[in-house]
Amino acid sequence: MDAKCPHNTEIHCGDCRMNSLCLPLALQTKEISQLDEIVQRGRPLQKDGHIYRAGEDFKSVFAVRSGSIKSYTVTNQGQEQVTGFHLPGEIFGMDGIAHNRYTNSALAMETAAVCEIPFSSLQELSIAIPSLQRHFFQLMSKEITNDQSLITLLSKNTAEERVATLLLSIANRNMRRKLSGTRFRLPMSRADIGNYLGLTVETVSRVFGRFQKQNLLLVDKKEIEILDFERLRELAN
Amino acid sequence: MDAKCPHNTEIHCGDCRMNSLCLPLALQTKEISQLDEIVQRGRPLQKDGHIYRAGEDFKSVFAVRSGSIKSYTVTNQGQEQVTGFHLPGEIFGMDGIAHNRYTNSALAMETAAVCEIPFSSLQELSIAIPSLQRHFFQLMSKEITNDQSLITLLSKNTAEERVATLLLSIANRNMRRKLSGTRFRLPMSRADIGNYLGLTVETVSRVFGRFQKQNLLLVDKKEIEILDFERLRELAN
DNA sequence: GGCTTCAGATGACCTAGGTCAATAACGCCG
DNA sequence: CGGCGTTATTGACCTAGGTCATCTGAAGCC
Repeated sequence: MDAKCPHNTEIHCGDCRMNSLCLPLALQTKEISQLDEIVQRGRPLQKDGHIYRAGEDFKSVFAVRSGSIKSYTVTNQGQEQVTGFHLPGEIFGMDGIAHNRYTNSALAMETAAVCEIPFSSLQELSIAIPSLQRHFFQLMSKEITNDQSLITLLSKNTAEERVATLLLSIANRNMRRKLSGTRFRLPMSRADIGNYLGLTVETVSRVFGRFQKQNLLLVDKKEIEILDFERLRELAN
Repeated sequence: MDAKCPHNTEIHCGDCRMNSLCLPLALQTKEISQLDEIVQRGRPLQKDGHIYRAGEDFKSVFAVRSGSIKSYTVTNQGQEQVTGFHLPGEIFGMDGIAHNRYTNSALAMETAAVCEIPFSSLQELSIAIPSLQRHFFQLMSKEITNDQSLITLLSKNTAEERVATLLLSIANRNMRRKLSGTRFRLPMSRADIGNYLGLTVETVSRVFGRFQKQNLLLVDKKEIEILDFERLRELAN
């Protein structure tokens, strides 16, 4: 298999293009290979393939290597609530630690590959490598602050502000991965966007329409081009 | 000072009425006293006294010993967003770990006392006491799942469902502390409730009114008596 | 290549909850 | 004890976004 192939399951952490995102910066070669030993490189996932389901025993956290993942819960009335979108280099599954059971389900929104990090091994290794412990505390804390920004977004912002904020978030995360921040393909459906942002599909669609009419965006189905970053940023605030 | 006084700052972790809530269950006497050494018992706080403000350097997480605390952020438009209410035995401040800077501010909603736990000492001690590391990972994960339930509440539920859910949450947390789950005093204002739940004061007030008319609750300003737990639970779902 | 399905867009209408304004009921302080 | 600022309640009205229904087009798939 070509080592450059994004779904390649043979790459080790030391060589992974994503390691600057998911690993602590200050790891030594020896420590990286210790981590590498516990990481299980999973087979590629097909679109809509589940990584885990809510209620299953918690065993591992996961890092996205390629593709994109969505986390969601199901309310006791049976409605789906999307709780996060995970792009390459990002970690997910940390909700399961609290009760030794995943509270979210996670599935691939497109062909994807993830690295599985067994949590018990991670805990042990964190004791040997303090900077790894620190890093993991920070990752979880980031998840908390992200969730809290979403809370604020849902409770204070209009439909337009919510959509603008999501677009900018994806643009920024693409830029962190050295991809274009202005032209990209949304991995998720309008329904997922609406669900995540507490809006209906129709509203999301109308907002995209309005943004396009105002020459903020160029929208072609999932293909997005941001034409006026500055004004979008103002709108998102 | 009387050792039973709830604002007493002399009590050690081993004797604290709250320790079953904020400490891991399986600590040995020696380990508890190690933890006790790093915990700083702060002086009582007055109503509206700040523990920290958003933007300050992160140094410690905190446990509520008595009274009640609210966490909030301020949006770049200057509006306040309440992100959490913290009752005795609960830990807060973990949002600061991500960027070494608090993203929330925290203040006392009434006279209160908190224990300060310097995070660097906690990290060191977590390496010596693995069950403490584990416990802290679980606390942070709980914060994540709590925030995600709030996200779901905000994005899927009506005003009545939101208020019912908050009342039940407070009732449950009071019961965990061996207090009445049916009769209690809300520590926060209507404005704080509305802010937290993404509603206006007026709506909160109207919902309380309706609940009272339906004989679900008895409301006297901040004093609440839950008359029909079952129906409230159905409403909250 | 025609048939079906499903994602997305758009229009007409409706409603939950926001806004604004008035009033009541507190603490709280001198 | 009386005056005043703050918090809560209630009513009348309005609007952002939800609901429902229709339409379009792209993507499978025999």
